[in-house]
Amino acid sequence: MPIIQSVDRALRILDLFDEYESELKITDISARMNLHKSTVHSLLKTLQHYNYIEQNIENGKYKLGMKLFERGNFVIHNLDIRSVAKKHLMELSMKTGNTIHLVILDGKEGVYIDKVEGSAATILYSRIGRRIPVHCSAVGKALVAFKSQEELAAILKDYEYISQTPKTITNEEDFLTELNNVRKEGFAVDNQENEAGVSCISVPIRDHSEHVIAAISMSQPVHRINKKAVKEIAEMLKATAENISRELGFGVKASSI
Amino acid sequence: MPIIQSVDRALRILDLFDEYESELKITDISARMNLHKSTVHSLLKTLQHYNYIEQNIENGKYKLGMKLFERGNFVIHNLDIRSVAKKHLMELSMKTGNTIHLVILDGKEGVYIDKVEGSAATILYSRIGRRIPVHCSAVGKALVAFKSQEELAAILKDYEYISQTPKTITNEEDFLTELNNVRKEGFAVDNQENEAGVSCISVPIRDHSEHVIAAISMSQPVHRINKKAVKEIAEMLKATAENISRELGFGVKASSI
DNA sequence: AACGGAGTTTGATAATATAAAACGAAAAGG
DNA sequence: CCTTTTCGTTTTATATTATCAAACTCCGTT
Repeated sequence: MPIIQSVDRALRILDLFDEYESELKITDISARMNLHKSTVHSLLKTLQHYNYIEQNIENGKYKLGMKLFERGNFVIHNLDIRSVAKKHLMELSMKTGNTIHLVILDGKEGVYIDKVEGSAATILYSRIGRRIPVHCSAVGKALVAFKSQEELAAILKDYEYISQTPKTITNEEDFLTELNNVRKEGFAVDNQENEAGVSCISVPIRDHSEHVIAAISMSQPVHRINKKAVKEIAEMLKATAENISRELGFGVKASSI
Repeated sequence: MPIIQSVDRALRILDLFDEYESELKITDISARMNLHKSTVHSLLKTLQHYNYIEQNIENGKYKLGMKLFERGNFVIHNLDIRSVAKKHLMELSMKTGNTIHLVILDGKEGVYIDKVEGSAATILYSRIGRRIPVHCSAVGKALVAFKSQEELAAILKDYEYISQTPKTITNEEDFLTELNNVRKEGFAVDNQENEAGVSCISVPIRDHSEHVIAAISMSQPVHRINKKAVKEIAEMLKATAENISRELGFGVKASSI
């Protein structure tokens, strides 16, 4: 049995704070743990030494310390989207035979940070590192649609709606209407707005802060697309995005209260 | 000496992950800790049992676990606004002689959760627990102005712009324009829109997630208010709000990287 | 096939975590 | 106002258990 008792006990003590009260007396802890208060005292002092525990100087009670918050931020910070997303994207690509892209927003453009090639031959030219405007791509729309008014305003200030195909959206009013629709539907579509003959569907990925931090997309030759297909693809993308988001901390809440 | 060695060692191991690499091999850890790898193994397994550590199944390396993030959220969640804000509000009240309010958003209304009476007699009726509409109060405007489009839309859906005074804003268009102005200026004003003869200035408080979670306000009889006074009050409120926000974790980042 | 490097398991012994009792201080209660 | 209880802390002895070393397994490499 490789479990070390004193460490185990220390960690169980930390658990107590969100199972019961956020501030606990030594006496309560020792009762709950079936340990002598002197033992609990030593454990608490050790935890306190590393700021996992703080003592309320007014009433002597103990509570969880700020170190946990710092450490928690560190964990989240080091969860990188690309490696977390990889296996999910591969799964989706295997299932559908299509190429899946992973894109983040950098300034006013999307940047492809990963792609998983499907078995079906793709007509789409894509390359990791390639940049793509937000106004004429599904991923771009998905990336900006859920921004706050302030952030969106900053992105659209002096934005140049360069026309890529006859279908490209070329003014702010139409683009804002389009983004409204993305918010309503939960997914974005590019209907030959970037490349003639290619349609693309994208959904956002969110992290622990609930902000959209990336988008995934699936591209199709336009002749293979119809209303039903769009809906199906969007659902699959949503499911995949949800799994990735969850693994990135989306929806993870404090364990109680 | 109340420090328990094995717990101390376990916690020092956790520290290693943000001092060096975010993924470490047992061998590296044992070298860094001057402990046998079998000892480290036991410690890691104990930490892993509580999800403080996760093992990368691909390469056997260990990294910090999600429990730290959950626990960190819990810590932040339990930092309650009211007690953190108290001393700052008292300071500001002492300095200005005015009554300061602390308000949070609950559904479509603000709720007064604390007030600090100033020495100057207040004409304003207020009470902790009292609710106030968002469309006719400075605090209400400050609370909703920085919401995302989605959240704001949810609040304003079927919103009733009940008129409290002749100056009350009574339609969505004007209210949205007003919120734009709040975002631009960084503070909100209520110019006799809720109570005749009373003007109120408010600024938002943000927490670690950078979301607005509360607002503080100062009320004045309208005859004591002019452009210069508004600016001065807004600056003082902003400074106070900034201090409270910081203490609530706003701007606190992961301990390294 | 043998080697080196990884993580894991086992078992003996020496280190140390635990509990009991005593202490001091503060709150509760008559 | 003094007593009593209740709290956190300190001390010390003994028995638990954390530690180390060695052996083991499972890779990938030579």
